[in-house]
Amino acid sequence: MTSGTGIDALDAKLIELLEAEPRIGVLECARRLGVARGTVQARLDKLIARGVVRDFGPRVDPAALGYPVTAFVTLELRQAVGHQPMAQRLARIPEVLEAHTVTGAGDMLCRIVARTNAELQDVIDRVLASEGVLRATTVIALAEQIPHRTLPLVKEAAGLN
Amino acid sequence: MTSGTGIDALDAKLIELLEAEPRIGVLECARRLGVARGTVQARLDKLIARGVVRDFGPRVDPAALGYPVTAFVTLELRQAVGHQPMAQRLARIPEVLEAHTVTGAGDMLCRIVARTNAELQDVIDRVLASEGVLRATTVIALAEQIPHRTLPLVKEAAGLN
DNA sequence: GGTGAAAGGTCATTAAG
DNA sequence: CTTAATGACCTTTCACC
Repeated sequence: MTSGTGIDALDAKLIELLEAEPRIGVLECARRLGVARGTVQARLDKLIARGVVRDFGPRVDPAALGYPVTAFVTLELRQAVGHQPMAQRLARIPEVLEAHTVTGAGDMLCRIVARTNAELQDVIDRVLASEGVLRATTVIALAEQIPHRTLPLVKEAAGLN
Repeated sequence: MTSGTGIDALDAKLIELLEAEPRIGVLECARRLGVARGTVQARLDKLIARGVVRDFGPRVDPAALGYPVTAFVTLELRQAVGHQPMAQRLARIPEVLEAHTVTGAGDMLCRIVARTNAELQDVIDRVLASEGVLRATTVIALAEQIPHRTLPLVKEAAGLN
């Protein structure tokens, strides 16, 4: 039985299956997992309801879109400026894919992409032009050693390791 | 139509539609976009073939899984140790969701999650135990100001801005 | 479990670059 | 001439009741 927040092995295997072959339907999942289709449907509904599975939206690859340069930019902000308004300004820049407030010397960490290194400079300039940005420290991602993944974590959470 | 590598407005609108409502099918997309079903199917196939759309896998939320703590850890490595073997060791730690080799003082930047701050320390200790890690600098993400997104970039690439 | 409705494929025709 | 879009038809498969 699944406690309030945990997931069990079946949930994990279901997610793993959907991760490997997203196009298959509920019925096919049921067949491969050896359980009734109703069970799969109920599990999926619960996973979605609990927010474990956000959605099944298309995962876009920025590199294939023509933006092969990825950088992580740490921003130092003027104390007076709030994080929320800053985030709103950053949100207007399409190349900013992600932004977090963080501990440490910097105040915000952003993931930024660009078509070329030259354009990366241009994007950073746009960020710096934002009210309240004191300083930006940039590191460029040379290679993606581990692409974004959650499957091992799912298995861990289900106690499968 | 635009050149070989670009995407056009219809592609962008298709991605936007699927992003907003991932559960609708090809036929429904065709209806809403006012084009034939075959067109939508052809566009989608091409987007997938070109790698712009990776897949439609389930997006798992680590926080809902019980891992609400996110951290970005910069690793300094011994020069002798290669990045590839290092990545393989990191890949064995489920809490490491992502890893990039980067420019700058650090050598690798990892995204790590944990159940609690205390467990984060534990995960970092596991990373540090890896052969070749000299030093780890950690910043904890306090809030996700801009959740991972690609839609604005898609529109930009299609020339819709 | 049964049924209505999609997905996915192929085709000929038409339009546009 | 090449590439793309369209609407039609078909079969298999799934989602929902």
